[in-house]
Amino acid sequence: MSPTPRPRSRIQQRNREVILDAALEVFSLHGFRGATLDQIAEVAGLSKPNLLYYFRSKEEVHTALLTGLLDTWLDPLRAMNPAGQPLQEILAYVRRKLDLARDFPRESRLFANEILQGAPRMRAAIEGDLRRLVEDKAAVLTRWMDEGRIARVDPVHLVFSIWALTQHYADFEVQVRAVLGPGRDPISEAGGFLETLFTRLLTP
Amino acid sequence: MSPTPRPRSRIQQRNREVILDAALEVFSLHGFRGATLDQIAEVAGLSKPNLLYYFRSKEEVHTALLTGLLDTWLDPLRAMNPAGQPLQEILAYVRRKLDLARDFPRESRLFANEILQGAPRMRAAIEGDLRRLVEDKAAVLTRWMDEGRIARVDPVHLVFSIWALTQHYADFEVQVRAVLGPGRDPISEAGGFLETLFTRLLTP
DNA sequence: GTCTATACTCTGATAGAC
DNA sequence: GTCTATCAGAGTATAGAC
Repeated sequence: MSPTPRPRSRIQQRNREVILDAALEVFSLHGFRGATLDQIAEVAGLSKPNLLYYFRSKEEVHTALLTGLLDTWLDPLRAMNPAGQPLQEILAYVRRKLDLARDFPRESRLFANEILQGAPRMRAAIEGDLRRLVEDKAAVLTRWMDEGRIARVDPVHLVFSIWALTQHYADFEVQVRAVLGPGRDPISEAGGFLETLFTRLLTP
Repeated sequence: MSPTPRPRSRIQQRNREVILDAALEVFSLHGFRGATLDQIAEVAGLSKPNLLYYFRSKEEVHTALLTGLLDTWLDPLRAMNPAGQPLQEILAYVRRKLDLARDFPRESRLFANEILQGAPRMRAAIEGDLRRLVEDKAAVLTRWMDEGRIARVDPVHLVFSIWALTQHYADFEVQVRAVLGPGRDPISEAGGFLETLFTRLLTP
């Protein structure tokens, strides 16, 4: 499916990583249009022309970041096992999604920026892969509800609620920290809160 | 507190409104840096110099939009009545917040952009007014819990959860619609779902 | 592979005619 | 109040030396 990647030297591999990390930093803060190659090059510690030696254009850097991001983002949902214990599977999904928010907040914000701006570079993936996966898992949830193993709620909105509640801690981190004050661990606290929330919502 | 606004003619008043509406459209989609005066002027149906006749700079347009936005955004929380029925007050708050997401999605996205980018122009307000209001209302929620009138959960994370769940439908509207497909009314459906969610979470 | 220099376009803002 | 013309600076991208 994907084209065989051209072999790259160690230094090429290394520099591409450095650039992508810098680009993630800048794009996630300013969005595609608000980000500049100057900023990315500075964060990466390279000159702008050198950056453009590794990626032909700003667009190409951005695309490289988005490619694969959706997969990473959806993996926790994919991992929800139809054969498992319903409530445990859902709580484990929430836990994994919260781990992503803690470990990859920049990726979360990059994704949020993309959606907020109308998903100009991700629309197809969202209307395709993402939608199909949610429909697939919604069917699993509905079956669990039919079997009386979890309480009945709209399964798609249940998935939305998990996304909203977990990603909020990465995307609105500034606000969360401002309200909670220093010396607290928002995501750790959220873990307990969300476990309570979904347990009470879904216990039959 | 606020300076007396200079008297303005009808046409001035009108054009300022047209510009601010256009700016809301553009800023909410691209963020401050990603938006251009050309775009705003085009949406407003004015020339760029004419736009700059009404606002001295891009920054001033943006500031005019943010000023007052936080107040509008927090009003539903302010309206939560400490003397009311706890669960009804909380559900009414959720309802009002969801109404905002339906009626003012661009304002929601403008706010989301600002926070996502580290709140460079709203930090003070967030660490001041917003934080104090949440602390105030958290105290009310805690009292309700102490009195056994709602179940005990972390009050601040409860507020976060209301923000996350309601704003999600405005900020991630593209994704929500892509998953639900056409011919559905996401926010109307969310109303029922969220009422169930918070009722089950908070019923003692 | 990396740099300096530079071409060219976009963007925010101003001048000045009407 | 509104427009055309224009400027200075920022921004993407390329050329070409090393």
